[in-house]
Amino acid sequence: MKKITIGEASRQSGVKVPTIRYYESIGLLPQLNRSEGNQRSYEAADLRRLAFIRHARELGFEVEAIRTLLILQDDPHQPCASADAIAKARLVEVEQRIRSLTALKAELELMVEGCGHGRVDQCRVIEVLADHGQCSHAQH
Amino acid sequence: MKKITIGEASRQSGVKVPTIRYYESIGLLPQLNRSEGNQRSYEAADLRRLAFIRHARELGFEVEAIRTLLILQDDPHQPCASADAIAKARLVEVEQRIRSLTALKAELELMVEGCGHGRVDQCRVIEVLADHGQCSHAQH
DNA sequence: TCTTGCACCTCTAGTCACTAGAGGATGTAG
DNA sequence: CTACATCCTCTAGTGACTAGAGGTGCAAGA
Repeated sequence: MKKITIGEASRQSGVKVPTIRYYESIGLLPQLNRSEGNQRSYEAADLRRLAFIRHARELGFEVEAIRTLLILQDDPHQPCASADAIAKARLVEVEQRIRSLTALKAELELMVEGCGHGRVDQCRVIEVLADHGQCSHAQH
Repeated sequence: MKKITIGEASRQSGVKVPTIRYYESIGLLPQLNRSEGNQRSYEAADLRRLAFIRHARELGFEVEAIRTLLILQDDPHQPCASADAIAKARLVEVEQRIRSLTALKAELELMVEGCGHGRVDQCRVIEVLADHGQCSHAQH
């Protein structure tokens, strides 16, 4: 097995070098073998773990959720109800966030359309910000 | 004019007391008159400014953007191109975020549906996380 | 062999927009 | 006058990194 340096691991996983060290420091990655010169040396399993973490972060899972998911992954005989619950909770969050952002989008569009590109005292952007009552969707 | 305390200002604006003090410390709110006992005393104009800030934060504007918007609001004769640009930039951000979250939502739905509620080694949630290649939308 | 220069190491501090808590002063109602 | 809520300042903590200082290791070219 050839030595994979942290730089190479970074390139292969798309996770930045300081971030990899950070993940190790908070215990998402195990303490690794070090080469003679105290440099970290990665193996294929470490790279898979890193890819897992990266993918989960991209999907918006928090580090604590990822920690739980990794424990589950490490023990394939456990029931997967926890993993399912974590994913479902994340789905609910995402749906809520989309609804909220969609309302914001409508608000911002009204603001931008209403701007006559004149002076501040006729600007709907400023005006709407100053008066929440002018919002069509009051859900924010 | 009656004295409005920070607690009253908090109740009327919906901004928490420590957050109001924080806004003052970073210069979004002016240094205020203090009563004899060194307590902050707010006036109607301060409450309007606070409402402006709160609304802008709810719409997701960053503090630095709000700082600019407040400067514009303070000088109504300026052209409003800056305000317009800030709002447009925010709109683009929001649209991008919605697209991204919609892709995530699809991914999470597949994961959750695919979970057979058995053991981890058959769980699609874990499986998909471990292998980005299984994602239908690769845009994350 | 030497040296150049990049990649690696650890550690601390900074980011954003707050939030929590300690420890003490003030104001108000009974 | 005594509770007790509210106010004050200050420091430190949050999450998930990111930036920088100051130093070591290593591989390749002269």
